[in-house]
Amino acid sequence: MVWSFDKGRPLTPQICEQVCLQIALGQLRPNERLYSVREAALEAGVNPNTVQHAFEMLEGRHILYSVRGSGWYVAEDISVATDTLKAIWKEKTEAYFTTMQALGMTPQAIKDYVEEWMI
Amino acid sequence: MVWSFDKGRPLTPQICEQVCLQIALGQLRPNERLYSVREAALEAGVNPNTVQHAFEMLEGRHILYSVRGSGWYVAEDISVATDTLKAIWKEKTEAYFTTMQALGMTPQAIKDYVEEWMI
DNA sequence: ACTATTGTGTTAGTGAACTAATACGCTACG
DNA sequence: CGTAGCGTATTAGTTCACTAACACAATAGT
Repeated sequence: MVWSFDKGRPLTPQICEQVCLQIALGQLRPNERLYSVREAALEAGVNPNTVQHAFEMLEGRHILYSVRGSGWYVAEDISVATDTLKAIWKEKTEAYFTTMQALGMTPQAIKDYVEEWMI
Repeated sequence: MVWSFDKGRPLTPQICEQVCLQIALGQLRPNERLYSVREAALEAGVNPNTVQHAFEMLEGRHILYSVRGSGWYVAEDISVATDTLKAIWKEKTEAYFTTMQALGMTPQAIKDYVEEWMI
């Protein structure tokens, strides 16, 4: 698994997001074993505790489950992961609109701005 | 001046953004005096030191200037403020696209998503 | 059975952002 | 001149997110 982080944003939610994405893309299948906390931490260049926290969060949402002494696994029902991903899309877009409106743009102006957007 | 803050984001840049916006909107005019650090802090429900830091940042970008014992004033040339505001728009939009792409969306998919956006 | 690897829990430490309280010196104004 | 209000500086304390380093228990593979 390839990790890439947006420096300056908390790592834990980013790990959650990327795991959800991998599941939604079908690159992690139901009941498939993930890398261990230590492996994933090494691979992502992050502290094991941070990975642990992220996985525990995903466990709370029934997206992953853990087996003591064995590892972490993708849940049987992956629809939760895809729903979560969509919810994050919505959340990010809401936040974007809120921010841009606080910066003096109307919703229509934001849409026009995005429409003409090129990186 | 009315303050509104996005809880969970650092206050200092938010103060800078809102001052820039007020200047760009013409609600703060060149060489006009702002509220004092203490007044603004009280009004915004924020620590005076935070306001001080924000104003010093804006001073560094030649958007405000201070007169010891008197107060803070809007710079003569307000084009810096409007340019800064536009740069912030760009920055926020870049960050939005980066985040959404990290969440599995293509640029075109993002545009479509925004186009259909309703709160 | 032994051992390596796993999840799990605890404690401590770091840096950033902000809060809090206080003090100093300058300026404006009656 | 005196004083209130201003910018400015300093020091200390808090919270959050993350890092670091362990220790312990359960499992898997040989």
